[in-house]
Amino acid sequence: MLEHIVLGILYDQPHTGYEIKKEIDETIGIMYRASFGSLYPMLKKLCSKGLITETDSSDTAESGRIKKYYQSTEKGKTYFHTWLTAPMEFPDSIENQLGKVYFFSMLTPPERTEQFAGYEKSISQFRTKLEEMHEACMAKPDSEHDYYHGALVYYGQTLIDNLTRWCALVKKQKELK
Amino acid sequence: MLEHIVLGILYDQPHTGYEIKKEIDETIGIMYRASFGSLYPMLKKLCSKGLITETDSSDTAESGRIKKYYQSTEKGKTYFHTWLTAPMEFPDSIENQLGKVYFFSMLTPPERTEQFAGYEKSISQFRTKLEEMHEACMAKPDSEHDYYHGALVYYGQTLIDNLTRWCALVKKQKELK
DNA sequence: CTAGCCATGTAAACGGTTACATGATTGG
DNA sequence: CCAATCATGTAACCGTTTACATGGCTAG
Repeated sequence: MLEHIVLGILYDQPHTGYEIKKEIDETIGIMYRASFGSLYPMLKKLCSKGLITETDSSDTAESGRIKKYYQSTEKGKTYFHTWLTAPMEFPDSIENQLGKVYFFSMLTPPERTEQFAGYEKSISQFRTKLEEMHEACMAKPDSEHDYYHGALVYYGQTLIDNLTRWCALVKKQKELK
Repeated sequence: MLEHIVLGILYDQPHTGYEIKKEIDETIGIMYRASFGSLYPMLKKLCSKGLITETDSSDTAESGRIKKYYQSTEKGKTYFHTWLTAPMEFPDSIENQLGKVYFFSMLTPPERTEQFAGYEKSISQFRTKLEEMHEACMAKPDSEHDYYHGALVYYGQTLIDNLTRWCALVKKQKELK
């Protein structure tokens, strides 16, 4: 996840590690929490993979302060776009699924339409699965323990229904309030 | 998480590792997916911590087949109960939060009431936080990118509202359909 | 007899957190 | 001058996944 978020943030503007962290905290932070302990090693890793490049601020003589700017390479952009257009599917976590939506402005309208269509299909398939589970639960509705098991499955259903409604709104770029 | 699930399953009945895996897959599987690669080492770990004990089936001369039954010790039960009554709070993931609810039949009615009360308080606090975020988003509603950022925050709000409704139902042990 | 389930495990890797360590810059 | 924020990093650890490895039991 972090890998893709970083590439997304660096897509058209260079950032320092510190700036990336701040950006994440203030935006997708609801879905994904980053820590310096994972971020800095990730930047090194992406460099060694050739997906981003590092520019030391001392090179550009900006100031005496050591500051490292990272920017995406063409390879990194391609890699990111491949991820962004790849299907969003269950049972991947909602956080991972919606983390992708955060970058949907980087898709062309047709790509976006296709992503939503695939996602909605995947959601409805999962809903069917949950209905089967719910029936299986109802088949033995005796103990208190079974009640709470049923409650979890029921939660899953309400979550899916909520996600479906949300999807329909966002897809049409309607005002959200 | 796995630690607590295992202790919950072993609370009043001995199980083999394989049986525990099956039990998880068929019940809390919606919230937490277990793999043998994490389960078997966890059983060893809980043994060495004195929270569970191992009984080899060959000891009881059941058959030639090697089968290891695990059961919770008193220490393990106390440990589990401590976890179960500990506050459920954000920003812990929904999966972790609701995974606890699966074991709510093991709480006394007053304990359960208190858990729900604390949880509902925690939910409403988080809702307030999201409202602040939503306002901050609305303050700069220009670009497409901001739209999708707002969509994530909005999803958070609908998730919280859905969770609130679910909580109210489950708390009263109403029929869920 | 063989496919599928029962049953136990290990090793390497992954993705991440937490705590630690250092030090420059800026604003009140 | 001091606190907060900017800025970069490392080391130890954690929980987990994936793939591998082995083999017994059972029903068709």
